[in-house]
Amino acid sequence: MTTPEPLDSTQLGAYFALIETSSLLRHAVEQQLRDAGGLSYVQFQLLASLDDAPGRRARMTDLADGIVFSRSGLTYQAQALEKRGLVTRTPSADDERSIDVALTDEGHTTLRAALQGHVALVRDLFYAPLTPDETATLGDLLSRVRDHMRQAPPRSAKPRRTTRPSR
Amino acid sequence: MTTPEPLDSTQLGAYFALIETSSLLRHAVEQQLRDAGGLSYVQFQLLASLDDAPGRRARMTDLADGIVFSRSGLTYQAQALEKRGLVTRTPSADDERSIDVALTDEGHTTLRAALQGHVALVRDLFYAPLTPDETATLGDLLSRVRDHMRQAPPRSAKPRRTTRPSR
DNA sequence: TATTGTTATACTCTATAACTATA
DNA sequence: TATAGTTATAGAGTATAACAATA
Repeated sequence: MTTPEPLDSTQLGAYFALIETSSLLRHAVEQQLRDAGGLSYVQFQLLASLDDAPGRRARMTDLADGIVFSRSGLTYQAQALEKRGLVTRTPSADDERSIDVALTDEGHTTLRAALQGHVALVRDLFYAPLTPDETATLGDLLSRVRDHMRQAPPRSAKPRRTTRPSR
Repeated sequence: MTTPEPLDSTQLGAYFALIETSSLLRHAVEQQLRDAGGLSYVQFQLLASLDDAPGRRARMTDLADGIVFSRSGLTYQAQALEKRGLVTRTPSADDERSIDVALTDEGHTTLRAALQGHVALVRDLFYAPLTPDETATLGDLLSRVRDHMRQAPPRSAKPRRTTRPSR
């Protein structure tokens, strides 16, 4: 086993900047969400996904996609949201194995309230130091990396798909 | 309380791309580190910081900076690393309140081994879809955001500094 | 008094594997 | 047989507050 070709400093810089930027942002945002509506970031993402979905409802599996990495993790969060009345869960009409998750009015209200401070914070922390052009460039580059990772085959090729299929 | 000025779609796109990119990358990297050396990402970062530090040692507080958000969290991780013999902790000579954390040879070896697959993975997932120029641009933009966030005053101005001071 | 670090404690979240039920 | 989801369980990590010791 030989020494790996080292990354050059430009590459390393970009990697570390990504890690620290997202870590700082995530931490700040989680705190805000917790203070505002008692939501974890994952819960916030789930509510936001539902809000975007047609009819403000989605199957558990479709909801999981892109947010959570295990089935049981989704069940855990969905139950928590249901307990708080932010979401309802009903067996799906067409496929009786499935569960439809739907945003309640209270869920919608809670989301809107959380979004208030959320948007303000993201604006202050993330967009403030960038020009509109730069924001667009950054978004474009990150989107390409994201798309590449979405389709990247896990190196230690896991045979079966779990919660996180094609998309 | 009025509706916040909504973010436009370019801004939203950049934000979501950042969140999902970092989430996917982080998840993949954590799995690799776990498989390779039984390290969590935080532990990996701590070892890497020590490896960079002069004399491969640092005070607890300085080590925490940029990696961990609470004092007790650092103690927890440092103890875990010490238990595995990857790190030693000795009272500091000059300031007897401080603890010097030093990388052991085994810690260094473990880090190198983990770095092997780590670099390969980051290259495959993160750099592969970008040209060198684009990588540089991305790193530059993210660095600016990071620097801005480092000095950003918490909106709900916390009076006291905790683990995470100026830098 | 302020700072460094630890401890106790409680909590949140995640993942794995075994399981049920439907397709 | 494969898929959708749940449950039990166990483990890792985090944060807060109270604490001891040094500056």
